[in-house]
Amino acid sequence: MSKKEKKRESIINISLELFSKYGFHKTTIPDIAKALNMSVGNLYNYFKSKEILAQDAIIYTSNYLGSKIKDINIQDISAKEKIKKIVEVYFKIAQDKPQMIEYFLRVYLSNREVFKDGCSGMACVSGFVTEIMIFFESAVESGELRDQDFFSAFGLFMGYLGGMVFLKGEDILPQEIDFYIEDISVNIYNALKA
Amino acid sequence: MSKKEKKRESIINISLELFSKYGFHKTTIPDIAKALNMSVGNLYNYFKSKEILAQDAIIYTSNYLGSKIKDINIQDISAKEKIKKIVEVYFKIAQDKPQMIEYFLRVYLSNREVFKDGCSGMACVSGFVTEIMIFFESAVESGELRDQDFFSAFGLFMGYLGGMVFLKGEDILPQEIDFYIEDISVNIYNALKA
Amino acid sequence: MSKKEKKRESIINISLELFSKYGFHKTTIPDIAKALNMSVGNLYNYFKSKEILAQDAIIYTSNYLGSKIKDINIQDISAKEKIKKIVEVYFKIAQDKPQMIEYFLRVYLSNREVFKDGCSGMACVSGFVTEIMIFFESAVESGELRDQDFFSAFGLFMGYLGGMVFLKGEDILPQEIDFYIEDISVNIYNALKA
Amino acid sequence: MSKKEKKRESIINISLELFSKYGFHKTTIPDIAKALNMSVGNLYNYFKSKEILAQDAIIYTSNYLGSKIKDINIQDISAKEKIKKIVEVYFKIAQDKPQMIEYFLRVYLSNREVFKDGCSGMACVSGFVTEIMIFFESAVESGELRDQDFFSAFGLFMGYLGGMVFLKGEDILPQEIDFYIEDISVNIYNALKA
DNA sequence: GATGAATGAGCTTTCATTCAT
DNA sequence: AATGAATGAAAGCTCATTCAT
Repeated sequence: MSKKEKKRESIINISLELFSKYGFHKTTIPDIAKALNMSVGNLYNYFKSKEILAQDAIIYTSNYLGSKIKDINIQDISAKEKIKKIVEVYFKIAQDKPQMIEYFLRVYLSNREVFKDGCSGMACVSGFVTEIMIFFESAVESGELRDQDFFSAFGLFMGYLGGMVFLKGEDILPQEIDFYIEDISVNIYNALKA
Repeated sequence: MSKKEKKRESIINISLELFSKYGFHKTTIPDIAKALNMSVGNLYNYFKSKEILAQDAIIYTSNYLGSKIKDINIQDISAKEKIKKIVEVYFKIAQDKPQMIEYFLRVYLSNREVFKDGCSGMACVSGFVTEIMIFFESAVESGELRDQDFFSAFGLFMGYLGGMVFLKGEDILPQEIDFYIEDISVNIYNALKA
Repeated sequence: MSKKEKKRESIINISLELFSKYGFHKTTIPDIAKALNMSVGNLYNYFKSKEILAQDAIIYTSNYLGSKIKDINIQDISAKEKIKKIVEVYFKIAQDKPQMIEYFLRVYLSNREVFKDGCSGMACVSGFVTEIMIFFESAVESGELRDQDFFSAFGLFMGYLGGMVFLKGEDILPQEIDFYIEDISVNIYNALKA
Repeated sequence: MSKKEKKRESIINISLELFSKYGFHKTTIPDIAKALNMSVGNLYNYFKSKEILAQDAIIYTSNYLGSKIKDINIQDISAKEKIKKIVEVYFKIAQDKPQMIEYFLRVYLSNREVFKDGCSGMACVSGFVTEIMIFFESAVESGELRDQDFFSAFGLFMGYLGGMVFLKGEDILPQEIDFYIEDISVNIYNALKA
């Protein structure tokens, strides 16, 4: 990775943090620059607008999440086990790199106007969605999961996990998030099983 | 309802529309005033800040949704039927008054800083959450649903439905939302049943 | 004239001064606001962009110049006399309200990008050009001036007068500008006479 | 011409194009560098500031125009013929190298602040003005043109030609510019003849 | 209650210029 | 000679809120 690419990535990482913490509109370019000990002007040498930066950040995030799901997809285990592993990895990321999940939920999903131009449809999140699709379709094929519309399953999976992280973020959950892994995995499996 | 209360409500309704469509930060007070054929100065006679307006709007929305769930809760039907009715009513509101669901998902859930002061915890959404809790606990008591942590169930319910409306809003769903009612109701019931 | 219209006009007048003195790009909105003892934000209540302000300013100028030429056009005097009066009035304005002529020459004529959108062709200067056209065509009709393409005559008239004011502005002219009125009037008349 | 001088000239030529097309302030140093496939840093090895570049460009342009007028001045033909040839050569340059005339009219004449320091008076355009002066004074001496203040004649000549090119640039002229050569030459001669 | 002109801090973005390599 | 990342001041513009009328 070139020096310039490294710097781009460090900008994205800080941006994920600040955007997810304070929101897209409340995070200013000077905020980001300052967090990087970098001048505002120079930041624009790497991303030509705040929107482009936000879009590149969601692509980066989506690819990261996708790669983690892929690691599970390629394992030779049952769908039930995969579901549990996906829940685990999702919550692990939510704990270790909360900015990624939060960015997904609070910035990407909620600021349509920011992502409309460069990210219409699922253009910027295909890295992630594709892996979920692969998981689901192969589990249907193997007969472990019921054959239903993909989006019925996707909405369940992602809405559920996202919802839990939201509740956690709001400090509403009485327990640590890991506490719910078993319940959630079972619920999802029961909902989708053949 | 007094004339003043009526005007307050009409302001909230327009605000729900504009906030949900353009986002909290992209919607300006002059925008709202213009949509109401009203001066900005006068608007401040009804709500003393933009944040207060947003907070009152979520309370209004939560109460509305809660009252609809209550209508179902008081019926003498099985938990399975209630689940289906809740899904139906949620999607019906998403179609008839999309600003309400969208406001919930895209404004309330994603702009923590706006709601932090007046709506911490679930202070502004208790009208809705309480009814879901009543539904769940009575169904557990009657033995129809498995006894598990409420939030495991709540996250499933609300994350799932919200997720589907998100996907619809992004124009990603290949079918009308009603198409998914059956699948979703079954999935939720399977996930939660005893 | 309403209070708001009066303020609009005062903004235009100051803008003519500053734009003509320092150029469009070197004059900032804060400069204009400060010169008017007015806040930047409020200035935008009157003109919604710097470009719109510049465009309104050229329309205002063009109409003013046009009205002065019209006063001459309606007089019952020879074309030769009208030419002299036009030269006189042009130079008088150049002395009394130099910002107008300078704005025309240094801002309007030289910043195509600024006027492209709202002032294409002669949309914003028709007030002035029309009166010159009326002068020329009626003088041709009466047989005093040679019948030739209007723009050959217009270019002579306006290029010449503009050129002289330029030279004056550059402090190149060894004499006061009034000194040249006679020579110039004669030259124009000789150039155009039948 | 050394390699360095050649590069200097190529920078000037591109700058004439960009400055005349987009204006001095809207043309950036990176724009110029990119058009030359050259780094900004290196460009500063040739011209130590944007203003110096603009000033050198007007000197270059003025000398070029002057040399063309000189070619006419040294011919043994009447003043009337010289006038026509000057008009022709001016319009020919306006067609073949429009950036030069446009630079003169739209950049040099209209951005006083840029040229104030290095080009006061006619310091940077003497190459051109001197040749016009030589033309005029020798034609007066030979009795062909009326003896009048030089600037009365210069303003006519240059204002007129500049005005026509302006009109052409604005797409206002209904005819090709060559169409006007005859009319204009006659008008100028009539205006100035003894 | 109703109006909308006024404020001014703060936003995103640009760009001439420098300098380590 | 040549590169281009880095700087930082300053630009145009926005908008929640106030207040005289």
